[in-house]
Amino acid sequence: MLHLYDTATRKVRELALREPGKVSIYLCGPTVYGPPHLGHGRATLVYDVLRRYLEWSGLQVRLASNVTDIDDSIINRANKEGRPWQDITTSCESVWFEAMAKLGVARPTDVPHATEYVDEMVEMIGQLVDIGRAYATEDGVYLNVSSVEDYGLLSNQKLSDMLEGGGDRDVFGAENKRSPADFVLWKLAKPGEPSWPSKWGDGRPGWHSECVVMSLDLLGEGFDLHCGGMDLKFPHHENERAQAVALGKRFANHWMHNGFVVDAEGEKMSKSLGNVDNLLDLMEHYDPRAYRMLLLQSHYRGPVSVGKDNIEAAEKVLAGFDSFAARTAGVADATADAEVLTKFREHMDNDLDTPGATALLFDTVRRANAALDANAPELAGLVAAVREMCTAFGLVLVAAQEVPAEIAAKAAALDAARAAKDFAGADALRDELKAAGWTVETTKAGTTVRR
RNA sequence: GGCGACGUGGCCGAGUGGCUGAGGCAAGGGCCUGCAAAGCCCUCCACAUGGGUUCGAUUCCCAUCGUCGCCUCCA
Repeated sequence: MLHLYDTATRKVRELALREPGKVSIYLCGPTVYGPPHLGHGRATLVYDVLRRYLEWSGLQVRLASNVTDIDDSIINRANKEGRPWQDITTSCESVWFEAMAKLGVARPTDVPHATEYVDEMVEMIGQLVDIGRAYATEDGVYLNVSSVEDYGLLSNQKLSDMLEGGGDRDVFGAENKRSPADFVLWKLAKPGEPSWPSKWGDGRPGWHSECVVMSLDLLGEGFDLHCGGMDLKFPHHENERAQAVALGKRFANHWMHNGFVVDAEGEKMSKSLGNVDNLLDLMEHYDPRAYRMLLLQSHYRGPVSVGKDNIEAAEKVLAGFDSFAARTAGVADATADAEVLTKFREHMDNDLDTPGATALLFDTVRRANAALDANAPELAGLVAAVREMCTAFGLVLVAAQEVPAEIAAKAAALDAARAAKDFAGADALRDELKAAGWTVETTKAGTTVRR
């Protein structure tokens, strides 16, 4: 069974399932106010691989991932551009899911929106106020953090230490809160801002409430796994958890966080810094699968730098894999080599050791290629194992594309020239095909072209 | 100030108290090929620095240097 590092206990431990055969996962999704950046891409890819691996393992995965469609960033952009905030959220959301589809990230089983859960949030905040864990001020409702027993568990910080910290960002409601650590649950609307009714006044929910309400609603108490980027650990996840704890609810059983994407200088890629290399650009310039490949070769918890060299190397890997897929396209499905799959599971179950699993994939591809060359009996089992691993990774290999008739004709002409020992003619045809962007592979069986 | 991550060969990137040490990309050599491509085989071989523990450390401990993250609305 899968063992994963758990942020709350700071240990790698078995992912215990509340219900045998079923996994419930909550993944913090995007705030839809701009194009997805590389960090979003990493997070979704990491959890897509997790999901596919679990499904491949025969588990039924329920993956709920929210869309935050009400937030200050959205309002700010709407004001700046003078258009309705819903314009921003709907267009950004479709851009998001188009990008995810292009990346090969499967759509979550549930995609709740914050705006669909405002009533439930108001209800929950009301309960927190009623039990004295939250309080209203002139500008909103805040959670009394000091009332939460083990606040700081996820971030591994003591409340007192955090209070001494010197964060230099603006803190909403700083002047009204009882304690600087308290965070806002409900923000009263200023004139012209989108708002929903509540007994404290019209307003909108604070960021951390939606995930509590939605995860508990869709997945129920004590769901299996809560995921997100490392930067969400604090404050977001800490504050989600604080609300659940304050309510006396069992929240996530296991917490998983993926590492940052860093730039060439090793600094975090951050949308708040504005140095976004966005995901759309990346996918426009490179094979979208290359990002997945690159991430598979690194461990999800470590930082990863995404750069030209990296991505191009990943593309070359894919070229080799595609070539493999093409030359083994005719190999019929068979029972996968059991030894390979056992090793594969060992790697993956060990805190999602995709680098090790990837090394195994390379090794298996190499062995299968050798088996193909040697016409050896183990071929089918190895090819099947490669196909299985790719499925578990969500990696789609491209065996062959549509080849236009004129290109196919040239390939045939090339073979004819070779057969006639007209090598100059054959070379000329090959150069033409290559110039047109095709990879030309000539084997005993004839010439094939791929893009 | 508090908490944390990291420093591995040309590049990327795993991992481990010792049989010598993934993998990928790049490079070089070979097989195959009319020549290529693809594939296969081989080569190149590292653990920031200084101490310490140890029979033995890249791996454990300490220190130093360097890089980075978080400390209340960033995946």
